[in-house]
Amino acid sequence: MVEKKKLSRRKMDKLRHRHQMLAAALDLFAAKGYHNVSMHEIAGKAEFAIGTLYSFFKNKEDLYKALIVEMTDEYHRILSDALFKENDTLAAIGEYIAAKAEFFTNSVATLRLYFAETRGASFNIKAGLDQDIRNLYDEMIEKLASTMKRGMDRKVLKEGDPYYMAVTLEGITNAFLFCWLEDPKRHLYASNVPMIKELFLNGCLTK
Amino acid sequence: MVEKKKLSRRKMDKLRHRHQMLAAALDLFAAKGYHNVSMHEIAGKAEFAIGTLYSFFKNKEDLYKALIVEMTDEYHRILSDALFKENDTLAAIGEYIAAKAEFFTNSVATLRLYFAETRGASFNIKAGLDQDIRNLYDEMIEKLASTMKRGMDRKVLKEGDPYYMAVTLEGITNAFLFCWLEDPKRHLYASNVPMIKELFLNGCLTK
Amino acid sequence: MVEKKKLSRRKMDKLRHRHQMLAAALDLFAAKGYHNVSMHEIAGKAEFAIGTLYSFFKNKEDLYKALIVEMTDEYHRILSDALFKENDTLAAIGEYIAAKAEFFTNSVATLRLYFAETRGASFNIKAGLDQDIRNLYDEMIEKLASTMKRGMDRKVLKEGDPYYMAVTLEGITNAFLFCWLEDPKRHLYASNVPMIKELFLNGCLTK
Amino acid sequence: MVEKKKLSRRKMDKLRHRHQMLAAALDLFAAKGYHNVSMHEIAGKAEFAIGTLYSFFKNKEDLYKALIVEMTDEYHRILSDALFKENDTLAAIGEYIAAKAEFFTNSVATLRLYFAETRGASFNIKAGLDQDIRNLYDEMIEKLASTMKRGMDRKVLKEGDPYYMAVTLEGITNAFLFCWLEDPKRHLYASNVPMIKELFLNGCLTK
DNA sequence: GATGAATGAGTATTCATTCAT
DNA sequence: CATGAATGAATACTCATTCAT
Repeated sequence: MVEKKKLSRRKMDKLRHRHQMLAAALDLFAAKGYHNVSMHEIAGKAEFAIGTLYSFFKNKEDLYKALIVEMTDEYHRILSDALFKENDTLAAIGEYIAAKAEFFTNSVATLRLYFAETRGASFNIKAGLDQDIRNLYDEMIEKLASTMKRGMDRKVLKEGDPYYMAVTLEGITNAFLFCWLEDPKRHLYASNVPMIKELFLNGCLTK
Repeated sequence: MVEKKKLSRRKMDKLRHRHQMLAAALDLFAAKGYHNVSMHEIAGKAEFAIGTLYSFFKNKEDLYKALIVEMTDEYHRILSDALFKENDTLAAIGEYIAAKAEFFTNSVATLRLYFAETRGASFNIKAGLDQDIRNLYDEMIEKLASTMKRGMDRKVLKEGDPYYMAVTLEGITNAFLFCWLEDPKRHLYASNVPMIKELFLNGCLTK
Repeated sequence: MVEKKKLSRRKMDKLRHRHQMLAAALDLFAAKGYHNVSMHEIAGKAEFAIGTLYSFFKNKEDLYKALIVEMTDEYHRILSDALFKENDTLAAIGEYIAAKAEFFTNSVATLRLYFAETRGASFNIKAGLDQDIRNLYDEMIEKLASTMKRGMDRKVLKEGDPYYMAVTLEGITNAFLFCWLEDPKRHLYASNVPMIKELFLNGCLTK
Repeated sequence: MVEKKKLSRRKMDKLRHRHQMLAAALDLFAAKGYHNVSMHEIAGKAEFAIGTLYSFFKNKEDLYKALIVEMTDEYHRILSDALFKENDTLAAIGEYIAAKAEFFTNSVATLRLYFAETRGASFNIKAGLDQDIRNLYDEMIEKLASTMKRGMDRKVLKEGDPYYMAVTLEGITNAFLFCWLEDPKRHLYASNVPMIKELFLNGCLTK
């Protein structure tokens, strides 16, 4: 029993330390960009020696990848949940917009990295992850597209290419997130969700 | 006369050389990212000595800034022209969408840099340009917003915040450009312009 | 009694563990060289924790020294035995050649280290051992030289400097060992012992 | 003409600088061993900045290889010349012994590296050169062996395996070089050449 | 006594920038 | 005025060693 407790404490410690390092890295990468952050800086901010950092991540790229993957995984989990919480198509779309906004408003840093990796051309990693991330991103779009398809089948949404409808929603939400990122005071999040939904569903034309 | 001709020839040469250097830099930056391109590489690709490169641009950042500024200037000139070519609001919006697409389809490299600088969090330049570019970007949005405002005044567009309407159009067009950038064969540009216009104006709801 | 048994078992264990560590170190050092082997690697191969390794040897150099010293001690014991087993000079020389060959053919790894330390300029240890090893090596040469001297006194060997005669025998045997080390299949050991003896004693000239 | 001169001066400078760097590296590697010498140290001793060193050699291994290859090439050229200067077999052998001794007595450092690379197990380079050097070494032995063969055909040397005869000569000369390396005062070079020749040709037995 | 997480000095290497020719 | 050799600060990464549990 004592043995087990001891072991589990060590493992807990390791996990906690890993989180501290990833948190420090997230802040720094988001603030200054991959290439303007040194491993020493990350170690310093996390209050560990450089060697300790390297005992957790085999190199800088590996650390960055871990960060992106964990972030992306959680992000997609949350969006999927939002999308499938409601059976009603319009409600699902509303949940999606709200969940996306909420996820990022909790962490500006995460949003910066998300944009850097998915919208801006990312040159931070040699190979592999880049494609992985893009694939995950595309999967998300496909899920969204299938929601759109369902809406069409139910005659709630206009006929058309569900993929491009999903792309459109992505584009609008990203644009608003970007506004908020640039000037959080001016562009309040709460009031925008209904507006985004309205713009996406009804467009700008007078009826 | 001879003197003058000589001088003007020299100036022409310098200008041409400058363009060659910027072109080399554009290709490399777009392909590999600011931090993964060395000044030697740019000089090599442009077929000049490193010292010559430095006689044109005082440092790497300066070269990058020149590239971005020239690109952005032309981009905004073209978009403004498109926006004010037609008095009719809906026609103007169509022109805008088409001009934006055309500008970038001529140069994937330019599009990559545009995304890197405006959408992805750019960490390529220490300070200054970043804000300059954002300001220019915002000016563009304001121009677009004023077109939207005109549309509202003419009862062509629904009442609402013209700024966010502009943001919405930006978001949708960027999303489609991004699709094309990722997979140019799948997402053809020509057929998408009307679809974008339709999605922006009428939304996705069945009437 | 129980107490004593326990203690002696513990001591036996420690000794066994020490041997396991030294064996792992020998293999690795011989295969990759002192500087290309890490303490973690040795600990891993010996299946001990790094701290345990350090409880047996105070540092890397110390471990290496222990290895070399134990190897050298046994080597010299065996060669001395061979040299003094036979009273007859020529027989003694034959025994020496055979013993040297046999000692190393049992362990290629040992031979690699032997060469690294005695023939190649060794840069593995800061100071101290280097000289110790050289002294031991010289002692061995002196023993061999005294055998040569006895041979001269008995008019079996040609007059000359017995030291250089010993050096000559060392050189020839090492050269053949080296051949074998490089290409064990081509250069068989058993058949070479008489040849070495003949070359050393009679030279290459026709009579 | 002026143009040409200028250019050639630059090239001369580069060549001279390269030699200075290699000379510094030779001294340091010979004194302390590959792994105990840092690139900064070499650059410092050669009185260049670290970057300059790297503009001449793409990495540490490359610098080391250049050193070894140039040394080995010259060494083998000199030995080949010595071997084929005289038609008479015994004279050729004498020349060989003398040339080998002379080559190294000019540069203790070179001898240290030669031993480190050819006799001691070298672990300084990952792959490739190692085998190259061994092949060159073997070529040399084969040349020596063919001289031995000629001696046998002319009934000057005893019948036997010419390869092993060459190996024997190598062994003896190396052993004496090693003595000299260890204690240059005690083991004078000039007086040893005839002794080596005598020991190799006639052996140690009384007639 | 064994363990392995943590440490941090040390090292190879890159690349923006300068300046003598 | 173009050239490219030289510079050296900066940075990713390793590994011998320690010590709390």
